[in-house]
Amino acid sequence: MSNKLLVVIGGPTGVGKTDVAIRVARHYHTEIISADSRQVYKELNIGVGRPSPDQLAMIPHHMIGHVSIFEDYTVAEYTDQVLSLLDQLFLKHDIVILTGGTGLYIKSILEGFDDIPEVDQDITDKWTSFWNENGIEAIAGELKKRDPVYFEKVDPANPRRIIRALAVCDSTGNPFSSYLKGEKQVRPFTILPIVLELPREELYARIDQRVSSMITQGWEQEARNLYPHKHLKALDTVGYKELFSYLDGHLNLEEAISAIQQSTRRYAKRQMTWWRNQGHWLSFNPNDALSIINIIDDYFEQGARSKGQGENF
RNA sequence: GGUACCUUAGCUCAGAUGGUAGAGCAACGGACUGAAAAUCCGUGUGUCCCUGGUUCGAUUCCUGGAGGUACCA
Repeated sequence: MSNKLLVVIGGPTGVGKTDVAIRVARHYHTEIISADSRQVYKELNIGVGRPSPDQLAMIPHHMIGHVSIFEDYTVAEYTDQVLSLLDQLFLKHDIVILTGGTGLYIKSILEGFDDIPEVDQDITDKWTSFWNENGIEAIAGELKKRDPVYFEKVDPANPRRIIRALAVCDSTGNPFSSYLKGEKQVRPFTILPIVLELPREELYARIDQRVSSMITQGWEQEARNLYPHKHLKALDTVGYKELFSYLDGHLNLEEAISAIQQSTRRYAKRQMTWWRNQGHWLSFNPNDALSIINIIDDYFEQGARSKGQGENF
């Protein structure tokens, strides 16, 4: 029986996850794992809201800047890396913090995904070109032939989903749907899922302010350095896209900043939609880190004995 | 000051020779099992500037205001 606890701190961009995570981590002398699909890249810094050097020096952080934008990084790799990292960290700590805004990455740690064989990039590329040349109906038609079950479920207008399914079908010879068992993995630790929330108006004001301050910190220069690689998947990212458009001369700086603020607000809205429909997450105001600490203390004082491993709050 | 044109959704605008109105963007809601800061789907939110008049009925036509734009002084 394990009483190890993974405290997950999620929430939309700009809500204040970093500060709360650090506050909690300091209190328990533990470490932080980032769950952010863009902070993983070493070339991305200001625009992805990476914690400051001071913050990184204060608390050990993981899964930040450990891959390059020139590699293709996937949620599968992330999951494997974090799960083995957790094994290590739980040898030293009773509590570890996972924080970030990428819902899919967090879900992969909490529940896992079905085991699907790896697909060669060439096969994905092949179907991507097929889509570019023949359109969405053509790939949807192919999917209907190869995997009618998944075809019924999938959004018929979403090329990303369809291409992935086709690539798996093609690569394995089996329908994509045959791999989708939907079984949740049981983890050898307890999970405390927390989502930070703010009134929308307040969150949006913070986002606008944060974008301006990123510009002040030199984000434009960072984007300039990355500009030659603007077609990489990792740079298909809120903010960088708008700055590239500015560097292309399609926008002036002021317009680019407004566009970034708008895209960031929309991104935050998608994140809020995601969390709203996850269920069972405890909601806190980011100014209320103390209440989070109280809940964790309660867990260690009395909850641990009454909860089995893998159970959630 | 004069003349012409304009005023309709948060913004830019369309429209009905009179039956209370619709596009794009924004906004809002949602989906999503290896690109998830990606990708995709859905929803019109309205004193049609104000005021009288004509009319069964006015956002539409007419009077008079107000505001805006352009040109002339």
